[in-house]
Amino acid sequence: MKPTLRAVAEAVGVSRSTVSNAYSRPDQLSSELRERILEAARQMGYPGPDPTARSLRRGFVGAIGVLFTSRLSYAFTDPFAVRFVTGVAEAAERHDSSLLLVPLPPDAAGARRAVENAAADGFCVYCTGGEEGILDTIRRRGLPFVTTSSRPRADDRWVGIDERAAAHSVAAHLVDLGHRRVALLGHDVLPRAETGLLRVADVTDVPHPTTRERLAGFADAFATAGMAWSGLTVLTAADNTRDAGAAATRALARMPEPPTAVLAASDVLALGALDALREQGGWGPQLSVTGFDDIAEAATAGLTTVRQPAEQKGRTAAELLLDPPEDTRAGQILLPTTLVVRTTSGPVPRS
Amino acid sequence: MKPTLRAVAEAVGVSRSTVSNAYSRPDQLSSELRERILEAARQMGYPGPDPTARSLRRGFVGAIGVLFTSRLSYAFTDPFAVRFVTGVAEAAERHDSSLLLVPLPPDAAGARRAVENAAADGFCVYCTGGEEGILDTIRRRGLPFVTTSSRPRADDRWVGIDERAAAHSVAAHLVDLGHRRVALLGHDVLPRAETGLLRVADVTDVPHPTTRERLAGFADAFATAGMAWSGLTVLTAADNTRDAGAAATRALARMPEPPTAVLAASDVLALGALDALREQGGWGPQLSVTGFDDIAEAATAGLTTVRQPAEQKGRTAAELLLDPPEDTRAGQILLPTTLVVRTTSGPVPRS
DNA sequence: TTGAAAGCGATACCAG
DNA sequence: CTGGTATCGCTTTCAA
Repeated sequence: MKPTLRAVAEAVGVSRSTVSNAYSRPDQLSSELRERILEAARQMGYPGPDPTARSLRRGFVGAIGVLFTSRLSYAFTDPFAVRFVTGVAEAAERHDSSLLLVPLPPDAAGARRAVENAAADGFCVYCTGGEEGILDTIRRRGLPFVTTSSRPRADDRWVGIDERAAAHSVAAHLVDLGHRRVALLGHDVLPRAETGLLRVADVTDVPHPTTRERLAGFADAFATAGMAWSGLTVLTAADNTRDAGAAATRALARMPEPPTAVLAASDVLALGALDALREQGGWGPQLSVTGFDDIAEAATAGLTTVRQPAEQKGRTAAELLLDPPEDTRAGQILLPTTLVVRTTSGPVPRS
Repeated sequence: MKPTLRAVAEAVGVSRSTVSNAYSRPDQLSSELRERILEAARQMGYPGPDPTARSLRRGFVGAIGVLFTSRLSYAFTDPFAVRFVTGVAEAAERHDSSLLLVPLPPDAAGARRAVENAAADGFCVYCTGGEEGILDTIRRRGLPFVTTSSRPRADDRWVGIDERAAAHSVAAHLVDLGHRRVALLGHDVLPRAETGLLRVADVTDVPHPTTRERLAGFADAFATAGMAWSGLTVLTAADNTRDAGAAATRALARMPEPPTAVLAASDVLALGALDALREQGGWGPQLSVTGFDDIAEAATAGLTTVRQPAEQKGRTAAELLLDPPEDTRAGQILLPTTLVVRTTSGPVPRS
């Protein structure tokens, strides 16, 4: 049996409060007494106040939760997620807060339980489909949160980018280069995970909100250019991984009139597309490929993409959580994005 | 004021135990009563049992802690660390456990406090210098842990690789290729972070245990080959980052008789070395560079390196923690490593 | 099935 | 500066 604070108090012959003070408020007792208490504690093997008990009493935990809608092992597959967490961690450390990583099971009930059971003082909600239910659960707990979802309520704290405009910018880049037959590559395009090829008209109710926004942004650009929907194809990747991107892209090989460009909803998918093209031989130079996020590997691969500030997004989210601005209206922060043109995009080849 | 379990009990007109059971032991009451309780709770906005209070009472938290000796934002700079955490996460999810990421401040007292305050049921200790003090703190708390340090006590749970032998294997590879003038590149080679060049004789008491083991392994290989110490140079990087690796490597340019190979203690450093060489022009092909870990970018860069199973290391650590083997002796698990020869290592150029 | 009572281990207020 | 007292919010025998 581990000794408790009480045991220490009895051993030294002082009250529990005094022992507690020795740990948490050194200024409340003589340093001599404090030393005597600490020494006795050491002797007895008392490890200091129990974190859980202390949290209960104090009413706060000292940790912020980061909510993921997927298994962590999957989330970390995307360097963008890692950088986001890194940013959160940075801010959390500055506030002496630890990080509780909470993966949410896919079923609503499980997700609710996970949120209800998470010992945290607040949450950063990363990239969530089916978000509303989760936010409600957090609200019920009366805890603060910051979301990165694409559709915050007016009074929610939020940090994000203009997904649609950003997506628009890459797509417009391709249009300017002359591309007219284009494939959109995204994951969670359909309610069920699937790999393959769709006509754009068949795509409605994209479940993943970010994918939805990005696809919409792509489509906007084509609409603006007065291009026919029929020039668009949608490739659906089973998930947001390089392999899935490659798998989905292979479907292009079977098309009679293949597109001249692949617009991916993330860099991870775009790199996969590049893999698939490379593997199919000479196809590469004829085809433009663009990504989204600008992860480190994008630079190496020469991928044209949209940059969004990953660490900053995480950092800002955590800061918004840990010291909220006075003014509520300052609680929604829009981060800038940049189109980064590299070598994977170019003019349409003459045929 | 959030409603409590007690308030729900009063509202429904049952005892607190019954409400508690409605949440945690559905089989202890009629499903009809249970429904009534849950419904009332919903009405009142009761978010379910408070996680902290529950933890205190039950005596466990439902989270495992991962201890880092550095800021998380720095740790995540190394893809190897990310993959390790991913592995831990995988196992944790299977056991319905969340992950508490705990960065340890550099000072011993701060580190102790961080460990004492972490609300976790046990710890995976990732890559730690000054480890012993930390392990002692965990022991005092009476919590289980798994370490990945290089020198476990006989009765500690441990997962790792034979650092020294693995390092030996790459070094031997270079020796076989004919290299005799070699630079060892590591971080935390000196007690203070520093960038630069040392003679190998000056290197004693390397503070970072992993770096120490790896350098020792490198040295072994040269000793075995009967090579003189004097052929060895040590490059010290300020930290384990690509940039620091590059910076340290630039020191080579000033050497009258530069080495023919750079043996790095991690892939991150090795990639930095490659950067530096590339930047100095034609140097590349003349010089062999090797890494350690086999992160994803190593493959892309064609880096010769030693592969260790990153995710598996994390997964195994968490499993060892979450369901410990009956037999204590099964608590120490040695993972295999492989020498992966790619294109950055080759025979010594004739001069 | 249900409920009463006894904590889990600590902190904070307030009087001395 | 020190100590008594009342919680924090829930779980868990154990008896009814």
